[in-house]
Amino acid sequence: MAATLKDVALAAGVSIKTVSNVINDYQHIRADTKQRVMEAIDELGYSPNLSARSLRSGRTGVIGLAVPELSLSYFAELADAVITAAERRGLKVLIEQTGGGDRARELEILRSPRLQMTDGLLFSPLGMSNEDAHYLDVNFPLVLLGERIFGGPTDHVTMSNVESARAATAHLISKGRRRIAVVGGHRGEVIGSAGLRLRGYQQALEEAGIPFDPALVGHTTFWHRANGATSMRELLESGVEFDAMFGMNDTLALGAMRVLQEAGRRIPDDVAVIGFDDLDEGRYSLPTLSTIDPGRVEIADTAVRVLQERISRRDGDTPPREFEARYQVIERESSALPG
Amino acid sequence: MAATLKDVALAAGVSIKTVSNVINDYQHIRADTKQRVMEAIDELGYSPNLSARSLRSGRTGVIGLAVPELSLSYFAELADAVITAAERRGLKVLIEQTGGGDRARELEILRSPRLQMTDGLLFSPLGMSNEDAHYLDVNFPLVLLGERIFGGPTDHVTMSNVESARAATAHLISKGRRRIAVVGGHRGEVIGSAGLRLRGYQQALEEAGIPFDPALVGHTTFWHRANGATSMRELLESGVEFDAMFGMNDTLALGAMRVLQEAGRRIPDDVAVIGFDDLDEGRYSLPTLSTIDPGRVEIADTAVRVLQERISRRDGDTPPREFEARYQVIERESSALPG
DNA sequence: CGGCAATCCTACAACGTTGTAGACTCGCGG
DNA sequence: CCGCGAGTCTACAACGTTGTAGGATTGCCG
Repeated sequence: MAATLKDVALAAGVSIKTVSNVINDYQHIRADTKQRVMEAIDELGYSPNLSARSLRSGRTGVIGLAVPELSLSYFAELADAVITAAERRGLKVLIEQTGGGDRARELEILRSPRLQMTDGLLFSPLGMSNEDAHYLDVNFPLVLLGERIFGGPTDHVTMSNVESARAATAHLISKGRRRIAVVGGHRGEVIGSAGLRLRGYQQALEEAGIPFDPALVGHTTFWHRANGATSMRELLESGVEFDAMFGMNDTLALGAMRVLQEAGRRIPDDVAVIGFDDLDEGRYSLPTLSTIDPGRVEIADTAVRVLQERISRRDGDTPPREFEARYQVIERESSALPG
Repeated sequence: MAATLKDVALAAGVSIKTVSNVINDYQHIRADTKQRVMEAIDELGYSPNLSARSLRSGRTGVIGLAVPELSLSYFAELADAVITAAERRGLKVLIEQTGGGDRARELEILRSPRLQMTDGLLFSPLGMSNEDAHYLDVNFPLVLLGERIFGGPTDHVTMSNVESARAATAHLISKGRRRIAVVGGHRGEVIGSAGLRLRGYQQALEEAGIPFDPALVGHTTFWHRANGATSMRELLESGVEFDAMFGMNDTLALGAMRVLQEAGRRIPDDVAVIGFDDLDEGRYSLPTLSTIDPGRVEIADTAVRVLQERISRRDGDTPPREFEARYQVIERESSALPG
């Protein structure tokens, strides 16, 4: 079986505590004993039992990341960034999938005892709404991601949804467009990605003195490619005129672009398009997709940092903080027109 | 902080072992004591400390999954399937990223302190090659995924690379195509996804009596969208003629399609295209992408099942087994021609 | 009614680690 | 020469759980 401190201690002729001290870089150890211990460790191929260590210390060195589905590119890229950020800080990441917006499963995650293998949780809900905020008041370190809940009882790392959506819309306006369709609206939503981004869209219109036309907003339940396609088909059938489109995320935009092209609309000539998320995919679509980089890497870094602070300080009393990542408009072919 | 067995035992007026027995569904417990214990558990909000449990039992209930990067859609979808399969079996998944084909990092994962808190590892290398097979001979349960190493010392779950690539090529041939370009070749590779799929391609040509023309094979180091684009650009510049293209994966195929369209080639009319992987993305590209479904879900299910068997049986002696998932040709618009 | 098995429960000892308290050496100043 | 602090090491007791062995209590059979 695997060697333990005891075995190493025996081999090196010291107490187990001394071995433990060597491993934990305790200051006052004679150079020669230290070396003897190191040799014994190498020889036996010892490595510490992390279950025992975390039983003793109360820490596992693992954080949980709960996202809807890794098949959704945005969450896959987020998970990538989180794992990378965590690794830099010596943490491992255990990933849970809550399903695409399944509120019940999301609540279950918050209750589940299984999370005990982790020191804290990065939680990105999709089905919960602001009324569920009190469920976030749990007794373990929790950092909230995403735009479903604001003003909750925990730290929160989010995008600048309103501002960046306004910038995206303003970008289309700066290209001379005035009839800007939207794909991905959620009826009646005020916060949540859809609500916030629609607000940004409206703000940009207002600033440009363009009246808001509800007929230009396509609604979808989910934000998959298929929904973007369907929504665009509906817009086209409705006969409403438009010379630009803002996709609430890249996946929607790509699905919608596909339908536009089938319908014979040229992009960007007939319809200028911008998405949201800066997925790798948009870099190689035809045409390449203009988009908003929502600062995914910054979000992941901040979230992991803040969670780690909460874990190590154990300060349940510091009031919850809110962080907004910096965004960036990325112009590609789908909106490249003489400004 | 959190309640322990001791607290519950005190509250219920029984010994801690009895509480433990209730939790573990031990047979011989009087109904009324059981109920008293349950009530105490509910009241105190007790949930078992998993570190202690796994120190005692030697199991953590967590498996590791090491993949190159989650940003690569294939691995994101694989991770999704693995997490889903693991959950069905009561296991959690800790994900480790090795970087896109970084052999040194892959080897390090195998050496790393028992991969921290996991009972076993699903390992999908990209940089290691068959000569590294002996590194897989580790003292923890390990199941190998992917096509980099065959005949190694561990269980191995893989795609039917040769057969399915042959089927993909045969599909193009059945559409009347005879000059079939390939994107994604690795020079000199015999096994590995590129080597195997190229072999399948050649077999299909041979069966159809079409001579193999090396000029039709585009080489790339990586399999990202950009590589597909670059490779296709090179093929076009080389002036070689072709009426079909087999992308060694969907990402390559999509990148290459993009370049073909820019160059004015119609798909599928001028060039019929098929990819490999059945990524969600290909369902919404323009045109939609024909592809091979390599049986990703089956691979994940099998891998998790086999790993769990190795973990629970602890039978280091059963000889390593090899599993091949069933594939399927999926015809979409990019190769839809009168057969 | 004695005895024996089945049932129900408990005390104790691990699992491998680290914090605490303290023992034993030095070297040095008083 | 003693005392003292710094340096080096050790013994012991936890962390929360479960396996083992065995002590009570019951039911049932002869």
